[in-house]
Amino acid sequence: MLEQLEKPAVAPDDSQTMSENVFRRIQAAIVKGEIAPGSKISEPELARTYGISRGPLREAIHRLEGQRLLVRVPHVGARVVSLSHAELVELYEIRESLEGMACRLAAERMTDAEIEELRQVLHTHERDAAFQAGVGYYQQEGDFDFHYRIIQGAGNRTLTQMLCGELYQLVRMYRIQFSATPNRPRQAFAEHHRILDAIADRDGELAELLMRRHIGASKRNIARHFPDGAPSSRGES
Amino acid sequence: MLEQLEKPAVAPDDSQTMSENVFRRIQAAIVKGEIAPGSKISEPELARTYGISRGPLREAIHRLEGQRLLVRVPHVGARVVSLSHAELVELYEIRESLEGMACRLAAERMTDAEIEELRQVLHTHERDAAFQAGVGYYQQEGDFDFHYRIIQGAGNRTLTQMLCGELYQLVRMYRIQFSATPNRPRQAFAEHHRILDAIADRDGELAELLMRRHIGASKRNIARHFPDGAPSSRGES
DNA sequence: TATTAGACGATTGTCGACAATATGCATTTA
DNA sequence: TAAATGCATATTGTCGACAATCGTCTAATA
Repeated sequence: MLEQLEKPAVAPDDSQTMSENVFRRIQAAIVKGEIAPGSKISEPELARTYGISRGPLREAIHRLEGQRLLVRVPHVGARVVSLSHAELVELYEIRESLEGMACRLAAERMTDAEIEELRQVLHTHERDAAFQAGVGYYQQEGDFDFHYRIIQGAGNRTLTQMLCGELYQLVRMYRIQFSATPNRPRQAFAEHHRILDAIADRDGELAELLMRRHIGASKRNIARHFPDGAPSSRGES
Repeated sequence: MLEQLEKPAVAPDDSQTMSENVFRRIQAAIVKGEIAPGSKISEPELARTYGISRGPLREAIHRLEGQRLLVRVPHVGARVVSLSHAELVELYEIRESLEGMACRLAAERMTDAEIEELRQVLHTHERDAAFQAGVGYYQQEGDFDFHYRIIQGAGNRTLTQMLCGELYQLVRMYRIQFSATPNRPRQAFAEHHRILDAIADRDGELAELLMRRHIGASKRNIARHFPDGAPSSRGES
């Protein structure tokens, strides 16, 4: 199920503490799907895998729990979160609200230079062959970069923390795992362009509306990945 | 500033694990202001205070960090968060967006019975002498209960987790510490009534608008508590 | 006198081991 | 045969101790 778990091509040991380091590595592993959603986390196994003691590992687990990437039950253990279709829709509805607001603020507060940079980001995506071909997760990164810059442009640090810190990992997890849906990338690209135009026009109201529709379209798109019975995240007896 | 610190009238040792227990106790202590905002957290001291080892304590600290109640710096320690005026305003803007959405959903999805219960909550507040007198933090609890039930009524579990789990503690912390502003409670009560009426009319659009205005009014109200230079939460050199 | 270098103390980060609890299996009994 | 009970194993929760890092104070020097 998990093929290449150790990929030390790039050493992410930048952090000055084991706990922080393993926190990011596990986070990345979960987001990338290397640890399957719903699977149980074994402390001794992970400790051996990352070559650390259980102490820092447990601290990392608790932080992951705070980010909603893990669900923990006392004396039983932690499992990777597995959102049901309904919960994922809920998440996107929250994004509609929050990123819509961010987009409105960005239209009001971004500098002309920042808007120009945003346009460059879009042009880069346009030129990107992989993106044009509709290859999924590369677009996901780029798509994020677009959203990310708008959120930054809103100038609301708290909002940035929430959107780029907590919720982002969850959203990214499912974005990566669902990866490509044939026509969606091109459509999303067009929507991005319209959003950018609204921001450039300093039309906050329109920018918010377009962003909400954009995320709403993504929300409807994810339904394709829940063909049959939706898996429940908790409450199995 | 902190008068009664140990109030073991009710033993909150309900949780089956030390870490969980101390997590909630520290959380409560921070929210109630018993641990001053911006003050440094000493692991040995807290471990002695709560009579546990540093292991579970550190796990609790990491969870608190995930909830934004603590800010940690590697090899230096953790401090209780201290929001600047700007950050607090940002927080309220996020609440405007999120609780506005919750209010719209609640107007669409709450059952008639739930609406009736909500009305009872309001009536209870009305009869409460302490509330009528404008005593601050009792109203805060009641106010929360009103908001809490609306959030619940939205039927969005993810939203509930965010609003009642993470952000709630932060909001509550400042609500309690700022406590009363003379005229605000009565005005807030009137606003609550109008919101309830909109929900009862199943007018989601109006309910959302009113909730946004309600929180916006609270937002403007907090400016009174930042008379002079706003303390910054981080980046002191 | 001001500034920098060094050492001291304290706090944080990490580890290995022990105790408490849950899961699974074998056994016993209705 | 099926259900309930008890035990064995493994995992989680907790603890005390050691190592690494940071802040501060002292002192020496330009």
